[in-house]
Amino acid sequence: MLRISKLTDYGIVLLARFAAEPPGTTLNAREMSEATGLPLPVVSKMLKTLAGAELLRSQRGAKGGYHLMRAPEAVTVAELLDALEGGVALMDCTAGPGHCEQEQNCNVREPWQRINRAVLGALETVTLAELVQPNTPSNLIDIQLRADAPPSDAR
Amino acid sequence: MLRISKLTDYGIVLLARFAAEPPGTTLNAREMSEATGLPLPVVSKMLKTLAGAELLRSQRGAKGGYHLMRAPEAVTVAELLDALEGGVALMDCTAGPGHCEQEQNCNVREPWQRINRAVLGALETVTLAELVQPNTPSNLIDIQLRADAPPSDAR
DNA sequence: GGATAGGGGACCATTCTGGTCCGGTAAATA
DNA sequence: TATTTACCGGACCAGAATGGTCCCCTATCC
Repeated sequence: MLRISKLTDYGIVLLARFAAEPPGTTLNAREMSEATGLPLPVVSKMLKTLAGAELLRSQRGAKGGYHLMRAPEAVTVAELLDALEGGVALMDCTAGPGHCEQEQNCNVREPWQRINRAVLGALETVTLAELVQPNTPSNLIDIQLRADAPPSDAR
Repeated sequence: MLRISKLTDYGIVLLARFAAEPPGTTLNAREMSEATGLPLPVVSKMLKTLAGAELLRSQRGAKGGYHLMRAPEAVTVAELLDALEGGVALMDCTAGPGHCEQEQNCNVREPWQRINRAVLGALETVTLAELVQPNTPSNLIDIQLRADAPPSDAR
């Protein structure tokens, strides 16, 4: 199905939740659980992951919680998937050399790399901030990408 | 990792193999297995799947085998993934209504649909024929897509 | 010091994935 | 018509991934 995992989905929903708050707002796991309707253990786990990925900053102890480390405008969906899914690679071989034992006699590799870059490019054009905004005209601008001008990091 | 499954990969490799032959060439499972180095049962299974998806036509009996139903230029990668993975949907909710129980109170849905369309668009710009061609200059043309001009079928 | 809240794991049930196998049927050939 | 070739349909299975829970530890606030 070419789908991202549920956990990743949850992580993004959580981040979007933070992005919808005033900058710097601190929220704890319980509040996030209530806000999203997701089970507390799951929320807790994902917040930990997001903090580990340096997308959220954690604050321990009473009155602790999490808050966004960067402005929502500065976080791309590609980064989110990178942090939550460990990179964006349609096939093993696009994840880098040595991932596929057929690397030599495969003639489909290069086009797939292009496709992968294309998809990655698409994901890099959308920011966390845009995920949060309601449907505005400015939201309907083109998502464009060029396969021959690949993004910075071809994972 | 946002990756496609190994089986899908195999399926595409097999199709690419057919596309590399003169139009109408019939090959059977054993030959495909030898050509690709994949185990015969796996090859057989995937060929069956591809035939079921109307990408290959099967011919039973002695001297039987499979051949491409359409010209490689007329088959997009999006179609391949559709046939092999049952559609391209990054998240459950992008697969259509009723797939997510949070459909109501979710504010991230619409942007995701756009992203999904963008990715789908990228996959639709590449054909099976292009997967087969070696690295030619014409192969490096832009892969462009517009999120506001979604493909025919938003799965 | 007590309460709150994150940190780091282990842990587990279920599903998915990759791969195998087998009996049945269709077609070609002799 | 008998035989051989090759697809058809589906069962089946081991192992990995996924989604989710739980627990003990440490940090911080009051």
